[in-house]
Amino acid sequence: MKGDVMPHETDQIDRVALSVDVVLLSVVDGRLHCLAARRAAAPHRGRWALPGVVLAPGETLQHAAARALETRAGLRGVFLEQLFTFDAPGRDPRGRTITVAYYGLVAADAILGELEAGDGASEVALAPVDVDWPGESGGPASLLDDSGAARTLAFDHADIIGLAVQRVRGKLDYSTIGFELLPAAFPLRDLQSIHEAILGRELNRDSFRRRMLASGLLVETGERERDTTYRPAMLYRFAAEVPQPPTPRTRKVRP
Amino acid sequence: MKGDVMPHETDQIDRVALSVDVVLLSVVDGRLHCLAARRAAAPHRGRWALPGVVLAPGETLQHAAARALETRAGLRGVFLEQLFTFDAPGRDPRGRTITVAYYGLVAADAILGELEAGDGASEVALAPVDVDWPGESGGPASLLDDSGAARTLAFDHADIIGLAVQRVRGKLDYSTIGFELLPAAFPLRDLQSIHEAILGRELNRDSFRRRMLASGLLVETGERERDTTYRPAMLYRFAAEVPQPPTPRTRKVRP
DNA sequence: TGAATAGTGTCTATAAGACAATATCCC
DNA sequence: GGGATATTGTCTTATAGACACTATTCA
Repeated sequence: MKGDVMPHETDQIDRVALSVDVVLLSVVDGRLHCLAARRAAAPHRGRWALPGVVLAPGETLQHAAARALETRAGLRGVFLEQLFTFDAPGRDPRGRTITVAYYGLVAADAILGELEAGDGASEVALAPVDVDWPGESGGPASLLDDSGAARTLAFDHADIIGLAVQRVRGKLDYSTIGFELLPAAFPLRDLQSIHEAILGRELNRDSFRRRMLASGLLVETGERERDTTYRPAMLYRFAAEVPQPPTPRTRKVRP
Repeated sequence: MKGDVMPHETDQIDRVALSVDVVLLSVVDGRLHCLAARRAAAPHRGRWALPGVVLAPGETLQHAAARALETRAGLRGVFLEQLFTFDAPGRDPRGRTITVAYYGLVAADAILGELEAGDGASEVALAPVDVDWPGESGGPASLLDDSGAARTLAFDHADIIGLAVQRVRGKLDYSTIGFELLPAAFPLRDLQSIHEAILGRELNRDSFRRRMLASGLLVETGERERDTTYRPAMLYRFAAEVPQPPTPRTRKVRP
């Protein structure tokens, strides 16, 4: 190969048609939920599936993901980020299909007006997410029904949801996606509850508080909770401006 | 939307044709390098581009990525992982194209037999990678020529390489991808050098050694370096079996 | 006053940075 | 022996976990 010319082979490229599926996550009552709908047509009729659309000509993937949420659930302005492109040959019994998966995060109070959470009778619902794998190992996820049993998922959507959970877990610590799941003002307890629901484990209250307050990402609103039966907590909001990232120390001389 | 049926719209899906581009990274002489080739045809003739192929009918994306490396550089068995799908409308002047980017990691001694590293005269080369952004902010990357000037990159390949670097940086600490860049047996110093080249900053020698030895990922080979002009270091190999992940502590009772 | 949670202060355990001392190799 | 790097051990500092104590709200 040495010295060969290496032409870029995308010189003659076909028009592509792709689908986009969205894993919309929200935390309701301290539990992680995912938007899904029962399929009305074959294949996998009656199984639960993620909202998805076929990519329209000239449409960006990001736009298609937003369109899927707006068309299916009436949601606009939701945080959306690309997750992974799934292309396993047997993933669709009708033939080879490739889907670009996105994940979205939305505050519970912004979606509960549009849908009934966990309503097993409805054909579009937020269903509790259950992952079997511990830690960071990854794997497929299940969506539960009212009785706590796993709903049967269509296609490879169990894998897609599982990867979305894994991705969000990984980004929770070093990004600000956690705030997408909360209203504009929130007490620290709710922020911790969101983190615990996503991570699937309890967090230390003291160090969580310390870490969050030290991150510089929170600003006191001056407001406090209302109508509590206990001491009302300070409400915080997300600080849009990111503080300077702490550069890791390296070989500094001791004073 | 309540109660609506939400059919999965991928019921009628077109055949798709996609391209796959590969960011092949290696660390040569303590510097991060990326495989690239000069384009021989328009558009962007003469600019440097990532090796890529058009997805063949029935071919998986992963296979296409491996094929790109084998066809272009004679490399087989390289570690490859999906990076991101790029679909910006203007990314290819010939029209709308979508490419699924992969990144690959290979040990320098496994690729230097196939290519001349940094040889500016060759049309296929490993070029040093330069990123302008500090920390984890992300952004485009440059490939340098022998004089240290930035080679002009075709399409959005600067963005693709930049994202690959960012991804590898992020996964270095919690995955085992670093070992892909080393031969079977290696001294700790080389492992640290690899990490520093990827992260773009120096690491503390003492804590790096402690962390690596405590990770359980390293096994002493019993062999030592040869032909050194200094005390030869112990050679380690990557322990295939992953030790039990350390579960984060939470509210354990103090003894 | 009591229940319940917010918020603060302190102690401990762990991991990382900084140094120093010793060990081995080749010349 | 001298130069160079490996390897080990100790001290310091930063952060997280654990606990205790005070504060504030409503019933």
